[in-house]
Amino acid sequence: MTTTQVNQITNRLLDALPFKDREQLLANCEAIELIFGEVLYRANEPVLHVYFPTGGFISLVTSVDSSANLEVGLVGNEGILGVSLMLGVNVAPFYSLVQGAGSALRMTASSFLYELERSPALQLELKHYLYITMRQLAQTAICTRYHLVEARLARWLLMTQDRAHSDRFHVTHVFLAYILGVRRVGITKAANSLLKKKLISYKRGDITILDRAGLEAASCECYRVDKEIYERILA
Amino acid sequence: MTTTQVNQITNRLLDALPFKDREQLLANCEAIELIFGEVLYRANEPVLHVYFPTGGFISLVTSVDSSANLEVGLVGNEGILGVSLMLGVNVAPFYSLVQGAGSALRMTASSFLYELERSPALQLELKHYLYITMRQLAQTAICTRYHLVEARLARWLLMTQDRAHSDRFHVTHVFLAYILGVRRVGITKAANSLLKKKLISYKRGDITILDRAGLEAASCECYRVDKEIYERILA
DNA sequence: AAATGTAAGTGCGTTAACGTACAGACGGCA
DNA sequence: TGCCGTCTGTACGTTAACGCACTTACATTT
Repeated sequence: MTTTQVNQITNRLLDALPFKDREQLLANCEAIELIFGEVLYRANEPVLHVYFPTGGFISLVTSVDSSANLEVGLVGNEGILGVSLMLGVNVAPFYSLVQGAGSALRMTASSFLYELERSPALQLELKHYLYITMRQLAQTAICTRYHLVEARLARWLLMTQDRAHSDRFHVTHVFLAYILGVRRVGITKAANSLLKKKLISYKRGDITILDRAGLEAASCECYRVDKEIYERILA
Repeated sequence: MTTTQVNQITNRLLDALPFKDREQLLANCEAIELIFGEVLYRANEPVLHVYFPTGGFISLVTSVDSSANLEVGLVGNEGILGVSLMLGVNVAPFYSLVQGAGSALRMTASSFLYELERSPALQLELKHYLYITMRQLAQTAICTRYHLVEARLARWLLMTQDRAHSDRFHVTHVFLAYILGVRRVGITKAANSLLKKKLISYKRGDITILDRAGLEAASCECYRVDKEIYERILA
């Protein structure tokens, strides 16, 4: 995914930590690049590292009936991937796929658990992040049930814009269909509708957000709800 | 909800604790009766108590657009209600409604947090329970998206039978419609189909499971998946 | 025995999304 | 310049579920 990368992007969870805790944590992190399409975890397989995305972002996908898929979460520089380790389970809950190339800080599972033990501030923050994750899972469940594809697409584009830190990113209709759990043609139809309203433009996988406010109006309330919960809990 | 109550039902999470931890915890619990239809939490409002159901059980419901609802969890004697307190948030994530009358053990939020501090065994167990909850939320999301009402109904009946500890319980089509997020008529149709297959019988809200194995076959794989995760993580 | 309220069943047109197939458009590579 | 793979658009019949209205069935109360 080609995103117009803004430099100096850091991770919001790390930024919110007290200086000492952050330094201690950073000392144990390794800066890496997330590659588009890279699979970080497979469901039910071991979690070897946690990731604090700074520039890149990751889709959490769940599957059923060995062919039906659905994105249930999106992790960018507002979050962390692998937080379920702190629940004492080293098995990944979801298939985790790099959706936006970019930088991240990576830590081994064992040093994460060790540092977590040492930093109550990190503990509390990540507990809050877990709570947010739970609520977002429920929000996704009800959104997927009730909202039209067009509104869900608008929501997804907004969430992705936030995490890509750019109003342009690369994603094809086929991929969006996979993420939202609908037919590719369903995406084409919805995307075309947003195009006609001049909210977005796209060409062979390169999407540009033209009118963010308009997109927010076209999206379901779930975008706003998610954001509100995040801000309220992590404030 | 009238369930043929089996005596001596205890809570599986409590049972799994070491003797000392359990005794300590029980000393701070109050035995109460959950009343059918009682609202234990409202979303975004304070959590004053945690509940370990023994006989009764509780639906977790999320809402959107101020009229669309969906059950995202079911808590019986295999679980605990209010576990999100351990994430450092005292605001309820979901509307929590007593769905099956029966006994429970209740603890104030503050003594729960105090006892949690003192019992690493309880901490670990509830962290595992949180992990399970996350996975079940995702399972519900994808199930609601892809599975037919009849299969979802079968799944719900099985989950409820497990938690009611009885093959008979009270629930109307109207209520099921609310829980599964479909029209009442959709439930009538699905229930009628299960009736014709002689898997269940019902009359004015009294449902009886006639053929559990048959119901399992009629349900989607989500019932089995949920159960497997629970057993694997809490074993 | 009648009245009332709740539960469940039926019917009918509507709709969003489905599966499948095919055609056009674009871009990189030979 | 022409080819090929990928991306997007269109078309057509199908389907599960929708909204709404009405009927039938049952149980409790008076």
